Amino acid sequence: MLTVKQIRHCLDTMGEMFPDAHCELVHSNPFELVIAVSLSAQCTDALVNKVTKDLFQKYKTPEDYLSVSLEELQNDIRSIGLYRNKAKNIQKLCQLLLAEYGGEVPRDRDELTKLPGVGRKTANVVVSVAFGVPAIAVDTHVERVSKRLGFCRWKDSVLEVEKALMKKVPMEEWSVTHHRMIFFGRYHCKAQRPQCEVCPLLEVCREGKKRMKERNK
DNA sequence: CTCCCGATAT
DNA sequence: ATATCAGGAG
Repeated sequence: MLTVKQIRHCLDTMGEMFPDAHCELVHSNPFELVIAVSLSAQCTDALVNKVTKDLFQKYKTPEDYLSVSLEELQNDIRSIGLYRNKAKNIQKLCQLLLAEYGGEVPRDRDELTKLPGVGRKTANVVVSVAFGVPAIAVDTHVERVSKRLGFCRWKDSVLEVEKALMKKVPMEEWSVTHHRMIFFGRYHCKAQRPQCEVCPLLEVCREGKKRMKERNK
């Protein structure tokens, strides 16, 4: 496990590597963000953006998503994968928004979690990106980077990873940290071919040193 | 824990 | 051919 000071060094370095880290899901309001993030489960942002480009032209409001058949909505998002669950969730989510929330996206993390297809990670992204509430959404990248570098334990659940990060990072930096870790994980500390050879954090990274040692024999 | 699932990188 | 992708629900 890294010390708070070592983690500080890691986060600062990530900031230098990716000074413009931001949400890469294209959206123009909280409603579109909820849809985009729920579509992004087990799918790349690039692919989600390709689909939402047409989707957000066709569907502007919750009523719009409910005006078509389930099959039609499935067809509009088919290339995303997991499209049956996602289409069903979107229509149920729109029903709930109209019935319980006046057609508006709730600003509260726990209220968001009540929406179908919206778990803790998605809710954290929405409150953080759309409403400026401090939060650390632990997705596949944040989890992988946290475990490789030693921000948390290898066996930690995603909730435990989130708690560890919230404990060790000042609250004012939660949102920016979350995006820096995503960029670091997506473009540098990648799942399949991590760039340990040119990584400025190799000296503090247990997994990186282990991988380099393994490679040199 | 399993299932959902197409696109892309390796 | 296989692993991975801004996970969530049952």
